[in-house]
Amino acid sequence: MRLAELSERSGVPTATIKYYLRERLLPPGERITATQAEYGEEHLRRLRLVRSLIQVGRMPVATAREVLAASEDESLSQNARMGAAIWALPHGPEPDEDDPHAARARAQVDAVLRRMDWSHGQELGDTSPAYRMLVAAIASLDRLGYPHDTEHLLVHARLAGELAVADLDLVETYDTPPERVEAVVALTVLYEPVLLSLRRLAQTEESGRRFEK
Amino acid sequence: MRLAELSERSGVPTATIKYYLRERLLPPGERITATQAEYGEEHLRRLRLVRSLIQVGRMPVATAREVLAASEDESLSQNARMGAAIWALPHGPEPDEDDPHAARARAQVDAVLRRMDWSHGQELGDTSPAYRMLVAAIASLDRLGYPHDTEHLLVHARLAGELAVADLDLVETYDTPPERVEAVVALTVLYEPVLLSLRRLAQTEESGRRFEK
DNA sequence: GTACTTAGATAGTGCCACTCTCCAACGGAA
DNA sequence: TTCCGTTGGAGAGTGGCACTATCTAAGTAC
Repeated sequence: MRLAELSERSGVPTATIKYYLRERLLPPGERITATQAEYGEEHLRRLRLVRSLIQVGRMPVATAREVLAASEDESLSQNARMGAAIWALPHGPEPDEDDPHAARARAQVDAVLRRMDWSHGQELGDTSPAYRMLVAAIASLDRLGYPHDTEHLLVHARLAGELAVADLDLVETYDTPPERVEAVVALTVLYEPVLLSLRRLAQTEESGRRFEK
Repeated sequence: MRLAELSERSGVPTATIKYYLRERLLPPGERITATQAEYGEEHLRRLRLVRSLIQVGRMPVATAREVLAASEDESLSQNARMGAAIWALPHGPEPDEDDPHAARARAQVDAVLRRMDWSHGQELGDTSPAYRMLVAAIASLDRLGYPHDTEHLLVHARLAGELAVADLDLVETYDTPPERVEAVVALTVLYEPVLLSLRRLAQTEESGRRFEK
């Protein structure tokens, strides 16, 4: 398969594919001559994954490269690769260390993690981007005076736990480690918009039920 | 309070506040003379909300303006304002009408909504951005060959429903309609990163539990 | 052999979220 | 009153990002 066919089958313009090749989001094709290269089905699949991460997952190109690189890092175990890929996922601004709102948020997050008995993230010694993202979001709620009591957060945490179990069940339907790692990345990222849109639909439904006279 | 103090208390640079004023994300201050204006506590609060939507909620400036304008539209009922604000929230690319993946995704989403008995969104005759975002995300999963059976989506939908109930309970602790509408906007947007980061933490935890030897 | 296509490199585009520069008008100190 | 730093407002400029267009030398198809 040549560039033109890869472009046609994926719906991605050739100029954009060239850009992704340059940015190392796609491995180079097999060089046939000095100026021609051949691409296979795995290139097509990878290209579709990249597009999904960028367009559906709203991920910056550089982040997608890091996530994919982490998920293929041969020097890591299967589990470490999954962790590294999730670690590289986009996250908002860092919480400000000197901010009392952030300090309160941090204490509360620690309490929630303790209550959920989630310790893997902490054992690593370093705090993960997801942890810092959580602290920053709760600090914002605190700054605006919106409620975020631990019981309410635990509701969210328990539901997140259920989702994780369902997602990992799906991952375990794949047999080989590389497939599983890719599945974790794809399912983590692509189920995020699913979850957010379902929540918005549910809220519209519920607020209609409560506030519509 | 002058611009400089508003800037200091919010941590937002004066140049950025001026930009937000120009973009009508903040109402103008009360003009004291031809070249001075006075800002109040409500400006500070609004500025913090705007910053949260943009930085924590990763929302484009133009979208934040629309969301806030919808939430304050005097010609709408309380419930319609909430709906209009959630309607304006950022969403990914539109699903492609001629794509068989999208067609299949649409049928499946309709099945899920029917099973959940969520009809408010549909009654409006038009399909909401959240609905289209959901279709686009599922179409992507389908294109990549990842599983998205209705039972699995129903797990997500039921959890989303539980979240919506918990969120609206929080909203009902506010007494006046304007407070409630702002609370819906703030809680919808600011709990999104909370939910996503908790899910990532839960996944890390669960995958450690399953795959770490 | 001639017209079209390709890979790869370089430069350019459009959008966005600020950020800078200016200016006339204040406002407080000397 | 005069000086000087500050303010609100407007317009232009900046840097980052995700492409997108152009160009060239080297194939390939008829």
